[in-house]
Amino acid sequence: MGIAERKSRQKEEVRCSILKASWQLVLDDGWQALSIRKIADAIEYSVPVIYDHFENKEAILLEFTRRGFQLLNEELIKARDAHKKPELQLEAIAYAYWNFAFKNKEYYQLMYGLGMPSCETVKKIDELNTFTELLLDIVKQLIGKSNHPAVDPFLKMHTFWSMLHGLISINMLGKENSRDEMNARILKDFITGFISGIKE
Amino acid sequence: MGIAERKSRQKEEVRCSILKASWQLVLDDGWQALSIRKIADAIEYSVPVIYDHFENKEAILLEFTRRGFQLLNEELIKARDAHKKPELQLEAIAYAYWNFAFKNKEYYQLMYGLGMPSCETVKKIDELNTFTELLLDIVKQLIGKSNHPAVDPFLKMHTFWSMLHGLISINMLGKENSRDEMNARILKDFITGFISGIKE
DNA sequence: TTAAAGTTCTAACAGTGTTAGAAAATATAA
DNA sequence: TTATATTTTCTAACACTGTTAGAACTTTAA
Repeated sequence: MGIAERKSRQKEEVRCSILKASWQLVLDDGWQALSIRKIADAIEYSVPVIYDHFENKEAILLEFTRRGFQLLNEELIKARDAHKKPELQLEAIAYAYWNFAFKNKEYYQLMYGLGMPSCETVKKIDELNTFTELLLDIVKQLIGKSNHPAVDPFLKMHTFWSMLHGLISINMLGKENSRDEMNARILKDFITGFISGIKE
Repeated sequence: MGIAERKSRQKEEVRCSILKASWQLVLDDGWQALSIRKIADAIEYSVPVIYDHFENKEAILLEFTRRGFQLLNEELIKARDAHKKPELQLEAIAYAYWNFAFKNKEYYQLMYGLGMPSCETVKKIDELNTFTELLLDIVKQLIGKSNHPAVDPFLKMHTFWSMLHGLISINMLGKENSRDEMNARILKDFITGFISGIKE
């Protein structure tokens, strides 16, 4: 009999509605304003129901963190696959990473704990972000083509990632007075500098 | 009569004890655990007394944010004044900035809202950080000495700052398994890359 | 129809920032 | 010194937060 199936389907629907409602609340008022009670209100269930689907609030945030990294990863793969040369791949990835961050501020802020309490979540970055491997691979190719084959690819990859994150997070703080033109130049400056720094 | 003086002196003492107690609480358990009631307990006053000295909790955080930027600024000036050549000054500043961040994690996290709710505070970075001018000045000198005098110093300064922040904040998340050796190499790699990128 | 199982709720606990208004301590004036 | 005014301090609440125990209701199985 399909009763169990129907039940698990309904359960999945509630879980889904929790995430959907949460996301809407976040879009409306940011992560700070997200609360269990507001979610319960939105899905028209009582508060404890939420705890039947998620161990706690942190688990909900973790789910979105996972989705964020998943989405970012897909974007980066797409960007890479649009080119053949590692230089162009790296450039495309940098732009894709940048665009992801600003088109999905909520995700990015959650993923890296920018201006919000998500300490425990953040420590799981190591497990969740798979794009470091993707990046590492391209950097290795770049180094292989360069005049300095002794350069540590992991170090370079980490530098690339860190700097890109820095550019983004500094620009994400404050100043609504968008200096998009400058941001674009900074990003371009960074990419060419980084690549020529490897090629020499 | 010195009654008014005594009173304002006592008031100042209470204000000071609030900040002192707050800082100890933060050192013990982090910004997340700081609460008005805990502060009140620590200074042996009732809760509303705190609101006679600070408009709200945010104002307390803002005070620490100010102190953080003040301290950082002093460190950077010290680092700069230890050298004459702009290349060495910039290098010293990068190290000083890095050291400040890791020797004063609490300050740095508050200043840049890493893993904590300090949105409103963070937007005041523009007003509080004075080291961008300091940095800009050195970058200008560097560019003046270089083969590319057309390079935008503000852009380069911003890049320097952003990347340094990225290196720090990525390394501040997670991984207690300190890879200090690698961090040192990344930092060195970044500095030499940045300077040679200007000089060309 | 009754017993068991599963679901959903109300109501609470302990914590948070914040504040109105009573109480106590102090300073001023008679 | 005593009475009034002022300032300081506190109690107690409000409106939130995450979380959970246990009652109530619904559904399933015998």
